[in-house]
Amino acid sequence: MPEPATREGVTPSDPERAAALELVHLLRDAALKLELAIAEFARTTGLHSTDVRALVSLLDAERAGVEATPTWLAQRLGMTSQATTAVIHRLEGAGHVQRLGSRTDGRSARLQVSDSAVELGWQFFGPLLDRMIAATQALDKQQQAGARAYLEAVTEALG
Amino acid sequence: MPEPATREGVTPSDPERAAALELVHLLRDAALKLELAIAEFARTTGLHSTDVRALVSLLDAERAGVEATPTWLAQRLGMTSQATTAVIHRLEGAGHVQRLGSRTDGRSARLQVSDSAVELGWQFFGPLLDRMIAATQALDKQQQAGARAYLEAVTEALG
DNA sequence: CGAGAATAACTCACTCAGTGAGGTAAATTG
DNA sequence: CAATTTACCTCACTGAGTGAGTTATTCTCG
Repeated sequence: MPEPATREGVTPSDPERAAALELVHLLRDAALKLELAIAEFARTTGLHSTDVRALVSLLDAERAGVEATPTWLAQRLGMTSQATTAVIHRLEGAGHVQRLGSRTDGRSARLQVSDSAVELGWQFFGPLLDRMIAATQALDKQQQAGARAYLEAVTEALG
Repeated sequence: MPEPATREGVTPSDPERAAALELVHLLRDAALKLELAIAEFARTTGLHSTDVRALVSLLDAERAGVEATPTWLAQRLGMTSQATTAVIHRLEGAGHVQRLGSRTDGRSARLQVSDSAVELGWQFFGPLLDRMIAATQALDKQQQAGARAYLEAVTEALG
């Protein structure tokens, strides 16, 4: 293996820091691959990447018991409310989400992912998820606990 | 904390699988936050998210000692070659990359990130990276090793 | 070697996702 | 109960990304 042509100054030779940096690179690589999987799902279903990311976020909200509103979704996606309105209309037109009026706030809306969208996502992401879960379960409990501690710490640092 | 309103059938009650699923969710959350950080960097620098992702990929290539060509970048970003050409032209115009002719293939080009772009990225991502590294170093060696094993296994499963 | 296929990168015309400006209706405030 | 804020929306526009097609270089193999 050839010595990588590293740029001066970027990687000070501190072995502990280098190990931590390597974990960051691994994390970024995993994030990139997740993003590519989403893009591929979008292509095969005729949706757009943003639409898929929105669906995923809506399912996250459902799982966490949070009421998903258009404004909440806009913040989560880092987009303007107008763009989010367009996303919701696209998803609504495709029958992937339903817009239910909020019972507590007449201005707001409650977004619910349809069963068909869940089914569709399951067909595509199911095998991928199974591979990820199998890879995880191949590790011992201690490794899994370490991974969990790392992900929690890093997510906190990213917040 | 209220009991989350989980959808039927999505989460079969297998504690080992549930633990693995939770790691997947943590990973996705971290990936989402990385993406938002990139989007914010893009906004503050007047670039676009794609441009930033391209820069990051080019730096990855440099670090790994891989020759970065437009085609390589297109595959890495999951985009067409035309869109990638546009990205490169934008970055070239902003002085963030240089296009050097490949010495082995007259058709191809070698992309190199300029020092100014590295400096710019360092200013923005430096503090974030420092927080991530500090969070990592707060863990003990065993946890870090577990995190590394997990990320490597999961990246493999995503490939 | 040299014709044909494959590959790397590009230009052009077009589409439509996302933004800025601005509007309506419901909730909150003093 | 007017004034303000909040939630969501429509409209007009910009420009990132795509499909079609081009040029130039490299590879393949009779």
